[in-house]
Amino acid sequence: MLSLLRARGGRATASRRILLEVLFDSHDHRSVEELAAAVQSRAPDVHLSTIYRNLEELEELGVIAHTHLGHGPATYQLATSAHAHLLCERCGRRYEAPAELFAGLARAARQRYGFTIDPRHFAILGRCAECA
Amino acid sequence: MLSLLRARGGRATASRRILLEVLFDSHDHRSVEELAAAVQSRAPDVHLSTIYRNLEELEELGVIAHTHLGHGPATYQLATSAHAHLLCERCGRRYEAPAELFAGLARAARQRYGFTIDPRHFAILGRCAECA
DNA sequence: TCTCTTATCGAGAGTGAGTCGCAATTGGGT
DNA sequence: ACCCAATTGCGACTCACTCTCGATAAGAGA
Repeated sequence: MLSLLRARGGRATASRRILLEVLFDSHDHRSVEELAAAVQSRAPDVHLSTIYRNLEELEELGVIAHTHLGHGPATYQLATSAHAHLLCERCGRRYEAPAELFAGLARAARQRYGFTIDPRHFAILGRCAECA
Repeated sequence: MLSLLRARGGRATASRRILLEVLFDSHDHRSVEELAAAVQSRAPDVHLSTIYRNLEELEELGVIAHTHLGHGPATYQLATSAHAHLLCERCGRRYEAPAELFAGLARAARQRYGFTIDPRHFAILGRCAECA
């Protein structure tokens, strides 16, 4: 993965290695603030703006992806573990929604508008059973 | 609608009347910036923070609703004309999606998680035919 | 290993979209 | 007309980024 970076003229710097390691260790989404804390516990001088830039770079590379869960800040994860979400707008409860839930919508959107949905980028808001 | 406000202990102030008139005149979503410009063309002293507070108040009343179209700022419209959107994340093209497109997802989410979706609050991102 | 080009970095200022605290104003029930 | 809580204007503030800039350091080539 680091050589993928190099192949594009990029460089495998310490802050990128650590960021990638942190992302591999996180088996859930992490906000930038959380990622920064984890990276900085190992290399205190890594600046927040570097984390943002590296996340952007790695995302362009297709290695990671970000998701918006409601109104909060973006969350990042490995591209391989990206998935859709249902998020309760009252209590914040979150469900990970498998792609097949969106099969009907995906088909209808394609037929009617030629539109290909990516349900993983923004969560679907609504109410959970308790809050409904 | 103003008496609905009063019934709740609220007041029908000039800025609220004008804001509502602007919203009734807009037959599309409007960003806060646009709404502010329209309101201020009629009453220049209305402050942005007042617009924000009034939008919040009217939304609590159920009269208006806001929607997030991708990464941009929120957009507001009358609650009666709220609907779901498909938004191309490359070119920004927007489709208004009728509720029946979401019927399958709504049913599946309810059955599997007891979750009631509100597909109008956040747009569904993806790629339009041209950008796919 | 040394050099050199330039990608990347840390630091800090800047931006967009709201949100908050406060004193002055005003709607509207009485 | 009176009164007082709701509302307003204003500015300061927060949050989540984003940009600029001079310094640093990867890593390709010698």
